[in-house]
Amino acid sequence: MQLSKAEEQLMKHLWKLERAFMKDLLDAFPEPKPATTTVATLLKRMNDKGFVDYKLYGNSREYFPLIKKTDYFSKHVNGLIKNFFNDSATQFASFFTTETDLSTEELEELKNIVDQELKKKQ
Amino acid sequence: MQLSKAEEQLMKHLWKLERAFMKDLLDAFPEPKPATTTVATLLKRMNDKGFVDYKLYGNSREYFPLIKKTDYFSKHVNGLIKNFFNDSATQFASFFTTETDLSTEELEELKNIVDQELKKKQ
DNA sequence: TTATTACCTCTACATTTGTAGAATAATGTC
DNA sequence: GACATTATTCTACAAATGTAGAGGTAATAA
Repeated sequence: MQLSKAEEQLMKHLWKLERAFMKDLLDAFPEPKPATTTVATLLKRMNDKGFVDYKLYGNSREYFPLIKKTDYFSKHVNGLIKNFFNDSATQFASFFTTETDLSTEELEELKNIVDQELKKKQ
Repeated sequence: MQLSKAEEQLMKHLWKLERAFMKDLLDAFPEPKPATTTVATLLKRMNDKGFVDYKLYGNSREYFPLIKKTDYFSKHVNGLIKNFFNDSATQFASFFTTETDLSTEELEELKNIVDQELKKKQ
């Protein structure tokens, strides 16, 4: 199962807050904020889908994500790669590097990251 | 406007074929192929959304994409980056590099790509 | 203790999406 | 010319999505 756009948006806030009550989530939205019931519906659906859970405090809930942002994105990006880049991560990397218009600094940083990874591999 | 999943799938074939008639598109699908009418509906919607156009040949159409795959993905990936990585390409790159489990060869290749880009910048 | 607030569930409803049948039109085939 | 093939549009319909009102309940503030 996948998160829809609106759910992803909400999830984003939840990942940032780590644990949050309804109120906190609403606060996290910029104006115009969605109706409370809208958020409640989304949370319910996300709970059904197995992406969030909550802990009861009195009669209200402290929500928290059941999936890590990195895991969620691994899946997402890997799907992207599989689907459109013939399952070739480098093809994607190449696309990414040349198309996202990285600055020199960013490229240097990326190079460092790659080096770091390479070191780890040995 | 965005392409839906099924539309994206079809678009993928169209990008590969570059220009294609209904028949070619249907052929491109693995079994079980969707009904012709399904593809026709998708094409119509994609045309409405401005992603494909066609040229009439007799009474049938040769479809072609109006948007390049790279452009489509630039938008897609940039949206991803903006939304979940605080608009930081390096943050995304870091995530990508560490989370997609690249092999040593792939990492080397990525490093080369980055070097290539760095050279271009100067 | 009563009014207010916060939050939840239920219900609702318009849109979008996935999928395809029916009807139609043009075209190729015997 | 009659029929099969192919592509198209129209129509349909279920599921998912975006959004939120109504109504109930517990906690809180006055």
